[in-house]
Amino acid sequence: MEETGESGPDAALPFDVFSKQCVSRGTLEHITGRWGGLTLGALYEGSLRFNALRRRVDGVSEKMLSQTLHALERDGLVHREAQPTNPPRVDYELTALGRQVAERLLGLIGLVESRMSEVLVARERYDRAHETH
Amino acid sequence: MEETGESGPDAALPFDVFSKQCVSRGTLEHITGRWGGLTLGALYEGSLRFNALRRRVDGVSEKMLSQTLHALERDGLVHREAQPTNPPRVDYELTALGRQVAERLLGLIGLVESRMSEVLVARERYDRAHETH
DNA sequence: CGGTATCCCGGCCGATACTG
DNA sequence: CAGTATCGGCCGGGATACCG
Repeated sequence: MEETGESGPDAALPFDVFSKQCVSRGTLEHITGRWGGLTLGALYEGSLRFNALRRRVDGVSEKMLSQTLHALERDGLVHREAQPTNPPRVDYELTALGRQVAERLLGLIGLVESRMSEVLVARERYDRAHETH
Repeated sequence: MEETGESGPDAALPFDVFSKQCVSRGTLEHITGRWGGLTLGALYEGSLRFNALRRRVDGVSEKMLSQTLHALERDGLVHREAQPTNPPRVDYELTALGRQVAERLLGLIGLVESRMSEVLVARERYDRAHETH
């Protein structure tokens, strides 16, 4: 996957995130945004109801969870299943595409978690090298 | 400056990003933040100088790129190589850890780009279903 | 339970100017 | 070239109240 793809100066790929006004960038930001990634990760374990999801994604407000879910549903990554019962019951689950995205995301999350000790060491080194002397 | 909170017998919480006060979350946000991901992706192709990087990551301001690079360097994902020449020359490159993170990130970016047509279709469906009628 | 509506503050981020 | 300093707008996002 080391393909550089630079086949010319004007080889502008249609969905290249690196270019400013590309649609991919918006979707990528929904996925990797503050709550998007954690929401997708939580749903990977199975479908969840609104408040269960809210409890799982620790720290998210109602507003932001709602907003995040709408964006992900609109992008076709999450499916919303509402049952017209009383009291209402709504389940959220990943679509096929959402599942694939979540897999990559969880791989990234797992990598970061497993290497946090290295990160912490790097931070100490950096801070020591940059403290006012 | 950075409180790790690792002291005390009850601070045994792992590096689980889903929990609110976890250090992993901060690093994950540096990586997946608006410019962090694109910066790591750009550097995966090879080391770049500041302004070349700025050109590659289309739309980033000097200030945000500088800030992003500092955060990534502090977390040990990017290495800054400064040569004391005149005019100055500074190269940024990924560390071993940064390279591993970037690989996962590029996998995710590639997936999103390759599936954007599906996302666009989903968006149309969603918008049609939610328009006021 | 599963949300929406509203208010409002902090800080993200862009623009500009300046430095070595 | 490679940044830092400063200002200011705007909007992300938390708190609260309310609705079906």
